[in-house]
Amino acid sequence: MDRNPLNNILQEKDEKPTKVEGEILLGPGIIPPVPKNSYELRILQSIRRIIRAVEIHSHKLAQEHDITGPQLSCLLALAKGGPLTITQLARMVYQSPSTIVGIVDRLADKGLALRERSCKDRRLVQVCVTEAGEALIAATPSPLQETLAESLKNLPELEQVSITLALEKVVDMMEARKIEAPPAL
Amino acid sequence: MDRNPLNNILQEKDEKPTKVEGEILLGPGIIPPVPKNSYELRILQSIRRIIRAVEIHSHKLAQEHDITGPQLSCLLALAKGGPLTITQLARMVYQSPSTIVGIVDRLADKGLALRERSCKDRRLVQVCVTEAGEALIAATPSPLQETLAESLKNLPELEQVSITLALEKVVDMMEARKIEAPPAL
DNA sequence: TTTTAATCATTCGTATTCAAATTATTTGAA
DNA sequence: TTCAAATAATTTGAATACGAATGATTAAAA
Repeated sequence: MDRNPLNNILQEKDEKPTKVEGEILLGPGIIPPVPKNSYELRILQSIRRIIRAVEIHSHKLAQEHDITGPQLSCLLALAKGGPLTITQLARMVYQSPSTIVGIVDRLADKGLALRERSCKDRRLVQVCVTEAGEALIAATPSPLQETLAESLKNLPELEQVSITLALEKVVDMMEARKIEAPPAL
Repeated sequence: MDRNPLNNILQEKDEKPTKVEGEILLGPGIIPPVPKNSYELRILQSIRRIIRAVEIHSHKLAQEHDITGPQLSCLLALAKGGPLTITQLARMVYQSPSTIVGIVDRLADKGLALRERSCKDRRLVQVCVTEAGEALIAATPSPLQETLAESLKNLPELEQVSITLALEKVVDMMEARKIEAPPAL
């Protein structure tokens, strides 16, 4: 009804009117009450749907290429950044070291990566890609959905910039430290 | 000292120059010499960081309020949408039914939700919130980071709109149907 | 030198998440 | 009516993901 004219900024042809403010089509006959003035909820829902899309794509990768999204991301980081320690790799792909241990385990099991204790500092473990790993990289699509990659390329650059900056703005806001919230003295 | 795990990621600039792999480790506000189509990479990274932020927030919720993000999302959907079946709930929160089963299990274990077999159709399970569940909702913050919610409110509406639409555009592109995939007739 | 602190990888426990297979129930067609 | 197909919830199995705790190793302080 009272459509915000701003909604037309980025929208091209929308065949299904599912993005009208105040109602979001969730499934057959399910229309949750969404406060009109709240972009918060729409953003939260979009984030959830993005996460789900990433996970589904990872499962598909696993079926078709015998490697999951996180494993592929790590492999690519290793291929690009040379041998890396567990902690370095964790920072590269924005995950915790304890997560990386499991991923490197599976990568090593498949012969795609290699663990090596550092001689200089025996606490460190250097991980690198094997030839089989390089081969797999060459034969496997990006960890990003192809549909997204392609759709993105077909957008005018102005819109690519807009999306990129918007996402990075969200990241900034989410990662912003809360300096206050002092534990009650 | 500093207990925020995200800080480990953010403050790694002064450790060392992180030689070759400078492209991947973008700090906030740092715009690298941009190669041809690097929007893709930046978007992928932003998505990964958003996912991580959501998960870290969920763990924090678990520690402070004895409920995780997904559990809270389901509880809110139930409180808002009345009794729901597993499948309906799954659609509301954009997750698969098999995931919801586990979440409802834990919600029921804690006495926050209630399962009930439908009389009309005994395949269906109606899930609803208990009084304890309502009480917890009243005492618990949003599943969305407060930092994001607050930062968002302080942005000019034009930018809120821009972010909302950009995210929904990404969702559209990621969920875009593969038109083919003809089910063999 | 000896002790203490810091760092690194790892293990542990819990939760989430998906697809695929399974079970119970309902619906539709022969 | 009977049986096959469809639908709903669940179970299963594998992978991810986090923080906290552990053990090994190095660095710093005493």
